[in-house]
Amino acid sequence: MSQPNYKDTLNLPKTDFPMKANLPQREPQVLARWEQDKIYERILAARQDAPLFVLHDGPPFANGDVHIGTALNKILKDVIVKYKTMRGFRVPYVPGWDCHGQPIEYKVKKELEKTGEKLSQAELRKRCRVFAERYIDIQRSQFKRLGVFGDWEHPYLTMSPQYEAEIIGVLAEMIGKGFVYRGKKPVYWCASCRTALAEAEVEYADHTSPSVFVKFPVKGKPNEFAVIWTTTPWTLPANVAIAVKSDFIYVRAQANGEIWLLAEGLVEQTGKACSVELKVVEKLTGAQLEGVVTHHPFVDRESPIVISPYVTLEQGTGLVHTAPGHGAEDYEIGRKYGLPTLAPVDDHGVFTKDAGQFAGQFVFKANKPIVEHMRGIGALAAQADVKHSYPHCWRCKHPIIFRAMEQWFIALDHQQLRQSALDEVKNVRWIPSWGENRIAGTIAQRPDWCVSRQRAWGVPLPFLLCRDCGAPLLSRELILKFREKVLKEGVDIWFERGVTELFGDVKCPACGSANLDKSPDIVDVWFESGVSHRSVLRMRPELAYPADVYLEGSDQHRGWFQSSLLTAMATEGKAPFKTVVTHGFLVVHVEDTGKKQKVSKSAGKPANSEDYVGKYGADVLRLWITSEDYQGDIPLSDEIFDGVSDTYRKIRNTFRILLANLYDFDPTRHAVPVEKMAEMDRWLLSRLQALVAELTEAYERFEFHRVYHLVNAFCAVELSSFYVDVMKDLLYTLAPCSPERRSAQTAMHRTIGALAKLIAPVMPFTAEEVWNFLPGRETASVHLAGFPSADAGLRDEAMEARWKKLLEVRSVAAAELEKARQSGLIGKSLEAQVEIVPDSVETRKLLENFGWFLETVLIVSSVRLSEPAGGATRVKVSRADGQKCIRCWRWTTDVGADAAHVQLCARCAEVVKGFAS
RNA sequence: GGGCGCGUAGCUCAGCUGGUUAGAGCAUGCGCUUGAUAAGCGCAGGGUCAUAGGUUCGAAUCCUAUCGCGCCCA
Repeated sequence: MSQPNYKDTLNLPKTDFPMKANLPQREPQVLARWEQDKIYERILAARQDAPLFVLHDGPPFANGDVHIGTALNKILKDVIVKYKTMRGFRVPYVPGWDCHGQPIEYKVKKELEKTGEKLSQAELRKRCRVFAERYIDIQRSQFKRLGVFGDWEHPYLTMSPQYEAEIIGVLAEMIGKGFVYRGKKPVYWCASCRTALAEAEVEYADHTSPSVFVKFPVKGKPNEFAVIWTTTPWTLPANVAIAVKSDFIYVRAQANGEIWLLAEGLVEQTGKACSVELKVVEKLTGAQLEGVVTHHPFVDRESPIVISPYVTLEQGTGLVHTAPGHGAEDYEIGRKYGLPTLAPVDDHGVFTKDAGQFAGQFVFKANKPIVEHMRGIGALAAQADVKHSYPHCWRCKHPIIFRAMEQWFIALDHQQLRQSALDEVKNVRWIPSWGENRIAGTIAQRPDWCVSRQRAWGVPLPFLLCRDCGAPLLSRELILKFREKVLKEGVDIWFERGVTELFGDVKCPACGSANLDKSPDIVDVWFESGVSHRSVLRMRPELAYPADVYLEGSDQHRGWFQSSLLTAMATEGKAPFKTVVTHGFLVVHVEDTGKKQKVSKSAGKPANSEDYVGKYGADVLRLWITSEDYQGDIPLSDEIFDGVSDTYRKIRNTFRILLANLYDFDPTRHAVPVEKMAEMDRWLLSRLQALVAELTEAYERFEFHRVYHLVNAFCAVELSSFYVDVMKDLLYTLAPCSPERRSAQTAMHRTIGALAKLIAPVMPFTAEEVWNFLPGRETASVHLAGFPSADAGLRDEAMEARWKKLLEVRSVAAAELEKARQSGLIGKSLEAQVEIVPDSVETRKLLENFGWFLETVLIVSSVRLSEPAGGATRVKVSRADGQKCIRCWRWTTDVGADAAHVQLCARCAEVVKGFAS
């Protein structure tokens, strides 16, 4: 008689759900199906009458591949969108792109550099548009690859006519309300290219400049001089003040019969430079100098001493020549003290008539005559040449100048705009909470908003300027008329058509002249993206104002959050967002130092999302993002990614074993009602409810890293190492239809079904994959399903407490079994029998109630319960009695009781007989 | 330099309003298993809670300073 193959009578797990995820290959297939099924549209259609939840997308810049940091932002948004959707909201997600702006213009110009092409502004703009379009396509596919759901075919673009029209509309409204005014502010200017330069277009290189020490006579103190130092003598005609730092120590020093004013720490240096012996006669603080008035050495003008935080003691005299028309810091100080912003220099870098005797000279050439003039009148204390790092034009390589130009501003304190924004900040929910403090601080301190830029790629400020008298024509009505045209034809018409064509017959309101020019400036891109609440929230019928959530990096407290809030307060009188969530920035670990460094500084590290998607898959990338507390710095390293991959595998395998045990389970036919379920199965469902409740709270609070840890812990602890490990014996060896097995399957089925939904916002691909293997799934896609809600009826905390106690005993047993294993007494725990000496009669009673299940839970062959013997609960391990059943591997004394199956225990013999019949 | 944050085991995170020997998962080491097997299970080691002061009977938890890192501004 041949040996019966008892293994065939076991219900071993069976599934096609692969252990190896192979996400980089598998995910695109899932994606293709979503696309084919129009999953996003179906989700929204199913929620047609549901309450609306709006997460408004802050537009990334369309000028490169999707950076890992951009992916982080998009994924966090998508987690929220998916979660809220599953919670029953209608959550349209309209992605957007920032299309205008200097970085694109810069890259396009760089390309033109190579080909040597010369383009008109209109042609350049077309190139920029093509460039932006190209990257929108690239980024769109990269975002989709991350599993982000949204209306990808109808994104909002800041360069679309509809969007551009609203930029102009908001501008018109703000002009109508009197927020816009004209003023002067310095910009980088290349006199040879005759163009303003952006920060990125400035290159620093060595340059030789005259270094001069200049004496400013102190008013009312004959023979006393404030001594300043500068390397740009040509800016002296625009000098209006001398800056000191309030807490520095300054001195009055004897110098060849004169009294010089300078910083104590620079006395020696200055004395040497000017070849004079300086003898300190008095010390005083910078604060004490404030208000001292000097006289300009060669212009009939006063130059008061003012306080500036920007003064340093690195070079010079500690008294800083201040010309608000020729320096950013100087400008700030000038504003604070109400000083005039002078810049008597024209587009060619030539002094205008306002520069008096130096008019007509090119500024760099004028250095010499200015110095000589000062020497002649005795104002020069010293002169030398210095070689130093100086800004140059990126294109023509000539040294550039800083020059104040007419700019357009939004008045922050007009109609209490600043104050109303500050008040409104309090009505917004900031996550993390310190965001409120931060944005309030920046709003309170910021200067008026300069909204004009001297660039090509953007939306024009549709203002007209009188060629004859210089007056601006700022008309809300005219601009609104222009807006209508833009809506139909796009904003390029501004550059392609003449004034009359655009506005008809218009005249200068000041002098009546008909010679009007279009303003050459474009609007700040922050203004563009800042009005998305109008162009997108207000204009898109599927959205609403205000949005429920804005979510961006914490740098946007000064950027988009603020530009959005300010424009909204000016036009709507209400914040465009109810909640603002911010995340920190990526940092990488530097191996040798163990320190952290921002990603952009880490040469060589992959920084595009594609690099990670290709290597790990989108779900691992998403899981990684979820694992981090994004409120602070977000660390990134191979070690971290490998760790997250391990966690992913652990979770995936847990899902797999659950699915594998459901291969013969049909919930409609086999599900066991809760009241008939075994206690361990009810325990699992009870724990599951706790998990659901905790996860719901974590999602609601946007604390996704808790989701990660909770799910991970549930899979590793509750499921893998306890529930599944314990239940394997019953699942595999009992009859397929036994009530115990069906009960366990019911619990596992519910659990895996819930888990797929619970992790769907985080791991949309894997959740969908699991869903496809789930018997009796209620929807075609997991993303069409509802988020589980904790069922209080399934929660039994008293029972959980009993099981907690049991688990404590189990861990004592595990330690003892380990000792037995180490000593060679047993191998697997089924080779052991165990005696439990409880710590109390209560414990004994509690354990006793578990009955035969005790040995199953401990995964041993038998358990004997003794009476308490004092002290903590102890467990004694010995070799199991009886014989090993070759089918279930338990050691029992009834092996062979059934003559037909001499190698089986009684329980298995019974099961096997059932198969035969 | 200024404003706003962050700093707990190798890694990612818990640790509530200050109160017994600071926890979890992962990783590591040592075993077991071979009926989740490029899997699963057990046990063990590992932290002067960035540093230094202070408040308190008592501090990872409150205060101050310093250092390191990030964002914004300059």
